[in-house]
Amino acid sequence: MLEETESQKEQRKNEIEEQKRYDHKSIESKWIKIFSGAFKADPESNRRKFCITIPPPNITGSLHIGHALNMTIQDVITRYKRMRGYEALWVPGTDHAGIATQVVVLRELEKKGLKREDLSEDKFLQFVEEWKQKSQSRIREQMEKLALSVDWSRNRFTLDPGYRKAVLHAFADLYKNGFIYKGDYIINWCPSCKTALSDLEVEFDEEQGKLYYIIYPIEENGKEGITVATTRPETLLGDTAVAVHPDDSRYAEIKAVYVPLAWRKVPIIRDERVDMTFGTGAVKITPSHDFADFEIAKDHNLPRLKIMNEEGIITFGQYKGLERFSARKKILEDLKELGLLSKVEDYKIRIGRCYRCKTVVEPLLSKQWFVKTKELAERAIEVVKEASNEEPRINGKSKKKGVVKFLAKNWENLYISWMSRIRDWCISRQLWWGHKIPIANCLECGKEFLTVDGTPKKCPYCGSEKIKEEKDVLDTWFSSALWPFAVLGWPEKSIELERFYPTDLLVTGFDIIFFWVARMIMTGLYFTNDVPFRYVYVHGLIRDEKGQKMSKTKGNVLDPLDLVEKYGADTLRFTLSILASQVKDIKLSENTIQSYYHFMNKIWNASRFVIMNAKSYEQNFQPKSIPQIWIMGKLSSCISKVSEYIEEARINQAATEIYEFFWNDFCDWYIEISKFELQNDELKEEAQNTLVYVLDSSLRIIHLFCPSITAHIWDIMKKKYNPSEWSADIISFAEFPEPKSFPQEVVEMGETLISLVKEIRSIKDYMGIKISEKINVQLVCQGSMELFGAINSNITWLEKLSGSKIESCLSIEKEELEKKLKGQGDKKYIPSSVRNLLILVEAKQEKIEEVYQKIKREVSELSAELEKVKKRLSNPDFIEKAEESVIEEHRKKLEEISFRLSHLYKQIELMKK
RNA sequence: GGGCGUGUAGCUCAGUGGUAGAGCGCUGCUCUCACAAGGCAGAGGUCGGAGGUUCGAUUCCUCCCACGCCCA
Repeated sequence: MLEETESQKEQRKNEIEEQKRYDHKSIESKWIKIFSGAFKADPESNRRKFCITIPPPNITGSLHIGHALNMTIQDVITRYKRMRGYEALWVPGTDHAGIATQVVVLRELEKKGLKREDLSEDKFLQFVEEWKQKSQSRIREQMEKLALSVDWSRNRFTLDPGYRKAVLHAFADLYKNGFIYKGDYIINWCPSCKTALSDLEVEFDEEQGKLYYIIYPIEENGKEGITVATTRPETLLGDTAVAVHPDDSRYAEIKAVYVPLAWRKVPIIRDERVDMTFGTGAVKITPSHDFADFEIAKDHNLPRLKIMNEEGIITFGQYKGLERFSARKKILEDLKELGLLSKVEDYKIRIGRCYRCKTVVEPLLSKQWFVKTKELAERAIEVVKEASNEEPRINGKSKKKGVVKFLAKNWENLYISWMSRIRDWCISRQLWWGHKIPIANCLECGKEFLTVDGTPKKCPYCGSEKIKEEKDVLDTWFSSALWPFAVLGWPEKSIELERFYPTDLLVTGFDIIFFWVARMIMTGLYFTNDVPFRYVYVHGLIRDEKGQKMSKTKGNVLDPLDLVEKYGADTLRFTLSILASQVKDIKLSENTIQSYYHFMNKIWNASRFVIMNAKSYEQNFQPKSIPQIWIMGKLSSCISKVSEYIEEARINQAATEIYEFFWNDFCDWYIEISKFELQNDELKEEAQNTLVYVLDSSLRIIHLFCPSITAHIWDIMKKKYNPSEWSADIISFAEFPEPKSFPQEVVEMGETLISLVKEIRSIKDYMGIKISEKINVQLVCQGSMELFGAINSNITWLEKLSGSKIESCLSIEKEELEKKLKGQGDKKYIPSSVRNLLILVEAKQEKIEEVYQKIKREVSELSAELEKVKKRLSNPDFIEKAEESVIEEHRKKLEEISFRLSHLYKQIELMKK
C-alpha cells in the first residue's frame, strides 16, 4: 500500500531532515485519505472484538466542537483496543433528527420565500433529501478530517431502507404485545413546529410573568364569588371546574360558580392536590390545556373542553380566531371592564419552550401514540443497578454479562432516579420528516391495523378498500433507540450482530442520557434480551473561555473545521484529550489549542533528531548505560500508566502521562544525554537503538491521540529501519507497546545523576554564573562505590550538561573538607547535596554574599521540614500504625535532610569567619 | 424546595490519606549543530471557611459560604 520509488525515498528523507518546523497540512491531507479506507472490521477474524456505535450526529448542519470531543474520546479508546489486538469496529452514521431538521429546512425555504403552507409534503421531502445529502457529505468530510478510525463501509442513517425495516419491526412487535397504545392525552404542543413534543423536548425557564386574580361569580353576571389566581387567563374559556382543598373552610359553602366571559356554570371540586397557600387557595381547572388539571379532571370525571387549536388560535365563543396572546390581552380587558379582575401581581413563572424553535409550548389535549414504559424501565434500572459495584474499567475482569456500567457513579444515580419517575413516552409527531407510523384505519369497519409489510390495499378485517393511513411520524428518538443493534443489521440475524453485539462502549454527553441512553437500554433489553452496551462514558460539554455555552447567536462558537485548518486535527485532538474530564465541562479557548501545537512540533523535531542520528536499528538490544536503562525504565512505567488510564477511560490522565514522558524525560534528558553517547564508540550503537526504540514506542502511544503525525513519522522510520517486528503496514495496526522491567536501582541512579546536573545548574544560577562559564565541582560519594562508578562512567554528559568540570572522590577527610569550605586563597567551596552525594561547588569570593542569603533561606526551610519529619518519626502511634514503606520513606528523608543541613550549617559558620 | 457537581499558583485546570503539580502568563539568562513554536534557572499556593475522623487531611465525613447544572 505504501510502496515508493527511489526519488520518493529521497524526498521523504529530505522532508524530515530539512523541515525544521512541523507543518500539519500536507501530512494530514495525506493520512486522512489512508485512514478513511483503513478500518473495515472483519467479523470473521478470530480476535477478541471491541465495538462502539457512534452517537449519530443530526443532519441539521455541520459538526461542532462538542462532536469533536465526543468522537476523539471514542477514537482514542477504539485505537487503543485495536492496537491491543482486538477486532475493533466503530460504526459511524447520522440521524435524520425529525423536528430539528424540519425546522432548519423550513427556515432555509423561508429565506427563499417559500412557506410551509405553500408546500406539499412531496415537495418538502424533496428539499429535505437535498439538504440531507449536503449535510451528510459535510459531516463525513469533517469526520474524515478528524482522522477517526471508523468503518466507513458500515456507515448508517436512521432513515435508510434497512433501518426502516428495523423501525417497522420494532413498532409492530411493541404494538402486538400491547406496549404501544393510542390515546387522548395532554401533551406538550409546539404551535410553531405544529407537533407534539415529548417531556424532554421542552425547556423550562423562569421568566417574569404576571399572576392574575380573577373573580368567578356565584351568580351569572354577578360580581361576588371565588377569586382564583392564574398565570394564563385565556385558558379560563376551557374551565370545567374550580378546585379547592377539602380542608379549606373558606369555600365549604359554595357548590358552583360561573366561569366569567364564558358564563358556564361549573362545580367546585375538592381535591387534596390543591395548594391552599397558593393565591387564594382556589384554582381553575382546564383539563384540555394543563397537565395537572388534566389529571385532576380525570379523577373527578370532568368534561374536557378544547378552546384552542393546533396553531395556538382560540376556537371558542367571541374570542374565536384570536391568537393565544392577543386573546389573553382581550380577555383581561373584558374582565377588567366587568370588574372581575381583582388583582395583578408580578410573578416568576416557569415557561416551557420548544427546544428547537423556542416558541412557548402549549399543553394541549390531543390524540397521540404512546409507549408504555413502566415495565421496560424496570429492567433497564436493574441492569444498571447490578453493575453498580463493578470496577469502572472497560473490560474489567469481574464485569458481569448483561449489565450496563456508567463509568462515573454520579450519572448512574441520575439515570436511576429519572427512570424511576418515567412517564409513558409520547412517540407520535405531526411532522413530514420521519418514519411514518405503520398503522391504518378502515373507514368502513373502523378497525385499526398494522401496515408493516408494505401498504395493504384492503382492510384485513372486512376487506374494504376504504382505508386511511396514519399521517403522523415517529419520534426521532424511537428510531435512535434502536441504534446499537439496528446498525448491526437487526432484525436480521446478521454476522455483525452475532459477532459485535452487545457493543462495548457508548460515549456521549450527559444532556442525552434520558433522551437516548435510557431508551436504548430499554429497547435493547426488550428486543435483543441483552444490554445494548456494557459501558457508558459520559463527558462534559464544551464551553467558551468564560464558561458560557457555545451558541451561534452568541457568536462564541469554535468551528472544528477552522481549528483543524489552523492547527491540525492532531493538535485539536490532543488538546481535547488532555482537557477531557469525566465530571466537568470543558472551557476551551483557541489559545489553549495553540499551545499544544508546540507539542506536535516537539514530536516532529525529536523525531528528526532520532532519524538523522540513528543510522540503523536492532530491536533486540540490551541498554548499556545508566541513561539508557533509565529512559527505558521510564518508558515502561509510562506505558503501564497510559494503558491503565485508557482502560479506565481517563483520557486526560493518559494524555498527560505521555506528554510529560515524551517532553520531560525523553526530549529534555535522554536526547540531550544521547548526544554524548552517540560520540562514544562503546555506547553509540545502543544509544541509536534506545533512541529508535523509545521514539517508536512513544509514537505508538501518541498515535491514539494524534493519528496523522505519528503515522507519518512511523512510516518514515519503518522504511528506514524496517525491523522484522514492525510488521504492520501502518502504525494504526502496530501493537501497543508492552512494559518491560529494568533494575530499579539503575533507574534510580539515573534520577540521581539528573538531579545532580539540576543542582549544579541551580547553584550556578544563583551565583550569577553564566551557563557557558564552567565552574569546578567536587563530588564526594560518601563511600558508595556504585555512585562513584556511575559518576565516572557518565562524566562526559554530566560535565557538559551542568557546565562544570567535575572531580569526584569516594570520601573526603574532615580537614580537607573544612579547608575547602573555609577557602584557600580566592577559592572557596559551597556545599550542596543530592541524596547522599555531597557536592562542592567552587564559588568566587565576590559571589559569596549573594549565596549566603540563599543558603540561609534554605536552612530555615529545611529545618522546619526536618522538625516535622522528626516529630512524626518520634510519634509511637505513627511507627505503630503507618505503613512500613511510608516509615521507611520518612527515615530516608530524615537522613537526607540532616545530611544536607549539616553541610549548610557548616558553610554558614565558616562564612561568618 | 430536592438532587448532583465545582471551589487548588495571576488565568485555565490536573492530582493525591504521608514533603503541593502542569499549561499559559510573569522575572532573569540563553539563538548550544532536533526544536527560539526552543533551552536553562526562578518567583508565585495556610489546596473556599469551620469543625470531626485519623499517628497524619488538600484528599474521607458533617456543617457553612460562593458558583454552576438538573429536577419539582
